[in-house]
Amino acid sequence: MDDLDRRVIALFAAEPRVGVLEASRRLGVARGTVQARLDRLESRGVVTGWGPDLSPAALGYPVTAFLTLEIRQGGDSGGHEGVGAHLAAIPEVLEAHTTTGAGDLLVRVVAASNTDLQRVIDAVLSEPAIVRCSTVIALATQVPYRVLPLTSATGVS
Amino acid sequence: MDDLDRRVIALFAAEPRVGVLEASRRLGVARGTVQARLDRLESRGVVTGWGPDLSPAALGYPVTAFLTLEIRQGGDSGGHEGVGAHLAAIPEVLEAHTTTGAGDLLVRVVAASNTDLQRVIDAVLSEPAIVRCSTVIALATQVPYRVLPLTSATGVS
DNA sequence: GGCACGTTGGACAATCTGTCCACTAGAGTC
DNA sequence: GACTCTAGTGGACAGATTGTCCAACGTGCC
Repeated sequence: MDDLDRRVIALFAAEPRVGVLEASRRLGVARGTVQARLDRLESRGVVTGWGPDLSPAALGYPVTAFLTLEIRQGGDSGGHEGVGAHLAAIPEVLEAHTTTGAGDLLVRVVAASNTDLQRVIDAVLSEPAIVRCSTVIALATQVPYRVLPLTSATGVS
Repeated sequence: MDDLDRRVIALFAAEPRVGVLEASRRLGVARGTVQARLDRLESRGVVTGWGPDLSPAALGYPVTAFLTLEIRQGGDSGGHEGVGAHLAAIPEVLEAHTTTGAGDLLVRVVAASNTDLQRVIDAVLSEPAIVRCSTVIALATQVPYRVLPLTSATGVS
């Protein structure tokens, strides 16, 4: 993760369409070097994919909310894993993490509207192991999701 | 957003490396059709980018936490906008949204370790308009971030 | 010195892209 | 029914890019 790696990532993040050849011209290095760097970044797991980024809003789900779930303790019926599988089966669940604090789960969901959000929450709560659920709706995005600045902050070998 | 659009997205999500020509072969349609669909999906904003997906963990930031910030009411010094700019300037802040509930802000941060997390939180709290901050650390990921299932759930014209 | 590793500059065939074209099929309108 | 529009098809073309070799050079390390 030297400076060239950072510039490679920054370039492809800014203009994903550029090919390896064009990138090598922009960066002033040989084409093979850019290819080798990309291969290494992928094999290291720094770059996990090149898939299309999809906008939930453009797909008809403009409402984002975060649910904090409380799971029944000392569960018999699966506990966290069962709940995880249940959440994964709901398309509107975009993300879910277990967190510190009373065995909780933080879940990001989207919905077509505030009304539709109720339907999504009901779907989440259909799992009996969920004891409690508190919801906050995201109103405005102050900082859109990004990782790029981290590359410049260094911190890796 | 018909079935072909869904299949195009699913294919490129599964194998970003395939070119338009190869995709047209896989999908059984003409190359021009795939190109036209992709162009339309991008112009509609459904596909927002093709950039490399970066793993914070592989970059040396394996710890993820969510901060809930409380902002001073009726602020003089900028209020939400000022805090947003402050957060955007911190590389470890990956995401920030204003939410319902007492004028709060939900912030996703990463850190090199639990110890390092303290440094990040201190950086966030250096903004005087922040009154209170509660932190939850993400322990395990039950559902990794995804949007793809939404395309099959339909809901858009 | 000898070795591994990364980079360079070059080469090659095979492939893909961008961009035209003419033609067809279906939907909506008059 | 006739007309127009949009979308898709199949084909073509030159130009650019990719994947994959190669030999050579510098740097750091044993």
